[in-house]
Amino acid sequence: MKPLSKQEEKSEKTRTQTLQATVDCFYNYGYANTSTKKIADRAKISRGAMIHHFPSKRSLLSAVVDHIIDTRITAFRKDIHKLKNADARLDSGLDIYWKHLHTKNVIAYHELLVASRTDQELTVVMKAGTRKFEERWTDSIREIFPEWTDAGPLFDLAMDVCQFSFEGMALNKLSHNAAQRQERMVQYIKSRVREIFEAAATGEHDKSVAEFIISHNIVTS
Amino acid sequence: MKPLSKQEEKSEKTRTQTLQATVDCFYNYGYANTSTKKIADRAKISRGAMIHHFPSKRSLLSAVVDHIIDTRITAFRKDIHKLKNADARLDSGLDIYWKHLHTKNVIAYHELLVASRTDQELTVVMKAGTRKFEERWTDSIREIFPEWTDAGPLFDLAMDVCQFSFEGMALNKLSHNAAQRQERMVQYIKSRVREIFEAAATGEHDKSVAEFIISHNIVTS
DNA sequence: AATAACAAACCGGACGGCCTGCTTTTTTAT
DNA sequence: ATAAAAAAGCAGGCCGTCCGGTTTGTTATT
Repeated sequence: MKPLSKQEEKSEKTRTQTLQATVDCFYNYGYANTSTKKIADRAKISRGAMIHHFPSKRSLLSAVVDHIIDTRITAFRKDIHKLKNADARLDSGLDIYWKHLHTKNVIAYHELLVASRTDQELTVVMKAGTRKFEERWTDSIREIFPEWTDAGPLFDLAMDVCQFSFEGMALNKLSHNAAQRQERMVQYIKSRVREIFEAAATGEHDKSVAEFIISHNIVTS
Repeated sequence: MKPLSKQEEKSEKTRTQTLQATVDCFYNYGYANTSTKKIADRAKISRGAMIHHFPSKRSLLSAVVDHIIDTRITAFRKDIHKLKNADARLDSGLDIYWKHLHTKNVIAYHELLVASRTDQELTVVMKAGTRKFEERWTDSIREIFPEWTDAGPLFDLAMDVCQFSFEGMALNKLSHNAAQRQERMVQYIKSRVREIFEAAATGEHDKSVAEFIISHNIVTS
């Protein structure tokens, strides 16, 4: 498919080295403490070589966002595809997602996400990248859980429940070490997601999500 | 109580100005793009004055963490105390919490939290501050919802559910604009929290949280 | 007079961008 | 087929800017 020339081979290698070194730096030093020199040192290339491939820091950032998105979705797909037709797919799937939130890649992505809040150009790149990731992410999930394909808006709700909760938990781990509470929360989320899909399976997806929520309400006052 | 001398008055003013300017800078420029010069400019003081009060950047950061924690808890208490004996306290309380997550203060706090991941000294300061905040935060909530005082571990679970979900949502807003999905999620969380406290009220708090979760499970396979 | 509050010049170092020159590979002309 | 030319890949120094910190000097309060 690809008869790479010597030049292209070399070029591709340094490029990948640089991108991976950038991810490593974000993970190890954080966004604020990552300089182009540190990246070049870690990639074991000269700054000249780096500038040759990425003329500005901006262009490197854009490229690294794409790189992270790609490797993230690849890693997730790889892990989740093991679950095809497996028992307890839902619990295992949520465990996998939770585990992925602690990888270098996702943490580097998080650093970029926070930095993008006050960086217009980066915002654009991150939004596009995130959209791309989520599309492929939900596609992967639908592959493994074909029975959810027609869950309609309840599918979105279930995705939101696990995504928001887990990401919030990951964030809180930075200032908190309450392992048993986290474990309990994971169990709780698993139950809730199961509940939602159970409702969808029994035909409640014909109702709107709002009706689903209300129908599960217990009015207190 | 305080017969402040002119010196002390002036000193206190510059100090507060500096801290507020720091929060503003974190909010407007982000942690990575905030320098001591920018802070001094925004506070409309000289760098010399700033150094007089905060000899190093570290000491300023420590002070600003305390400042943020204090103003955050004060603002939250003020808002939530309006709910005393009010109708729909739970829904309103969650709305208030959600709203607070979008204030300057909390966003600046978030910038510091992320920065602290790769900064040992800052980690120490942030962990201490967070512990302090959460203690006072839960105290406030128990004041407004005295009936939850004996909810035991279910109280913790309810706190985690709303905290993690909302913070995860706030994080995702950086790369996403799905207003209706967020709104739906807020409704969903309100229902779940209500459900948990309802369970606690009917005596289920005698069971362990694990049992509560399982008892609400719908086994699918 | 002593001290607190403040102002500003200054310093070494790190940053990102730019430029020059060298080596290797690929293309072009003959 | 081969030599010349072009281009790609790369190394490293230079420069202006900004950073955080130090020092020295001035004003206001006690």
